[in-house]
Amino acid sequence: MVVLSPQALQRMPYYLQYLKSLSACGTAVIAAPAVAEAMRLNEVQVRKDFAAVSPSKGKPKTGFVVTELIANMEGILGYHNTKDAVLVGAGSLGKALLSYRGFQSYGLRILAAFDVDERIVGTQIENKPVFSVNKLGELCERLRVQIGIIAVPDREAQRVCDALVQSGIRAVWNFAPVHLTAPKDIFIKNENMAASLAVLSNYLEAGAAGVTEESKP
Amino acid sequence: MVVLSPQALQRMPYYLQYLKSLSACGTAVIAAPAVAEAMRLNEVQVRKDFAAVSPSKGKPKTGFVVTELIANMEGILGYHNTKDAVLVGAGSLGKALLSYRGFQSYGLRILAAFDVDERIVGTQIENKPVFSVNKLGELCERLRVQIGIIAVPDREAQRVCDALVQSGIRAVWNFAPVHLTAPKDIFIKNENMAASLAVLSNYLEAGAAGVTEESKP
DNA sequence: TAGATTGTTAATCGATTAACAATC
DNA sequence: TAGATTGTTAATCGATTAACAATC
Repeated sequence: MVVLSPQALQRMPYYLQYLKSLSACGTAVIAAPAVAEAMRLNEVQVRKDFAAVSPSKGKPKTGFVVTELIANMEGILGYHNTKDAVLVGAGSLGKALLSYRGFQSYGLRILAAFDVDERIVGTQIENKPVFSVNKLGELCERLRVQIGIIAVPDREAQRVCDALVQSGIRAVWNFAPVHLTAPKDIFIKNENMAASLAVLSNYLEAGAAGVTEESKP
Repeated sequence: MVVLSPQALQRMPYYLQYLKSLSACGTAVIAAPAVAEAMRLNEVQVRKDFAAVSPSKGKPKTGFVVTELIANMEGILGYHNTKDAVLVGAGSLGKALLSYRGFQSYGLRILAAFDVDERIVGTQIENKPVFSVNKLGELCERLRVQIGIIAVPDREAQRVCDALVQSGIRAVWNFAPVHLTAPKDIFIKNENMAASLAVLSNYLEAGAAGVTEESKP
């Protein structure tokens, strides 16, 4: 069992999806090269990733036990023990996140939302209560919430982050396209749709402008 | 003007956010080291990123013109000319994406959604029509849509991807945690919340288990 | 001019990929 | 045994960071 790089960690959900589909088809054992082939990844990379999550080693000539791989990966990703989170900012994006049901299978449960808008404070979105941001600290501390999700406008993001840190949160999932400053022991994961779109748009732009390797002077 | 690495491209929205806030405060010129300091990035990295997007060079001792930087970055990211997209899968996640208003400022417009569920086909979500997936090809070809957003369950993702490719789409934004196979000239950008959560969860799990640098044997 | 900041070339770092001996 | 697959050590690759001369 080795420490996994962030890149390796982010490959885990893809492996999981594929391994589960294999398992559903009744495949009990799988070799790394077969997975690499199917997922179009490098063979050595898959081997290393599998080795990194497997306390019991793979068997030469046969491979890895699918159910063990799944269990090990889910364990590392913490899918088994549910982690509570609060969401700050119940606007367009916040609502979207509240209404997304997929999170629960990843072990994430959003307990409540917080907002400044008096018109929605006191209401429910997808059965999740919306509280005033004033209540943020109290609730987080009382329920020992570990994860804070930031879905507020850019300019509020840092302030909300500070409040979350103050409330004892240990990790922040930040959907605002803003760099956040926080103490070193607070883990910040930026989720930036704009950044993703940037790569995508750039590809289309470059293509449209005819910028290719050949067209360079 | 240099080719930007994907990493550099993904930093652009963060720069943009910061530069716009500067511009709003009336700052006309800014030096790379100052930006690096504020955003906690490496000074050289900022300098290189700025140089890469600036046809006119920065001036030693003063820096870069803020408005030019903004315009150049927005140009590279294609924020100025709106790109049309279709969304396939109007379930929990799909609805969330349809209702997110932030996309338009990034030059992305979702024209319509497609789904197999007869109960929602013909309805509207956030003023966007929901069509039957059978109509996918026709509409994409007619309107020359370039971007397809996949928000269907895992097992449907590849089939939908194939249909999109067939319909002349050039880039796919894939929200299913599945590896997609497509021709080389089709650009695929995976957006995986599970992958992001993986990094976040792993941090919390590791912390909970007391796995630190010090606790290693 | 003096000094801060730029652009660029070289060094470092981490992740990916290749090579190969060990193993079932 | 023969051969496929594993685990591991070495080479490659790309991005980040450091060093430094050029410039306003």
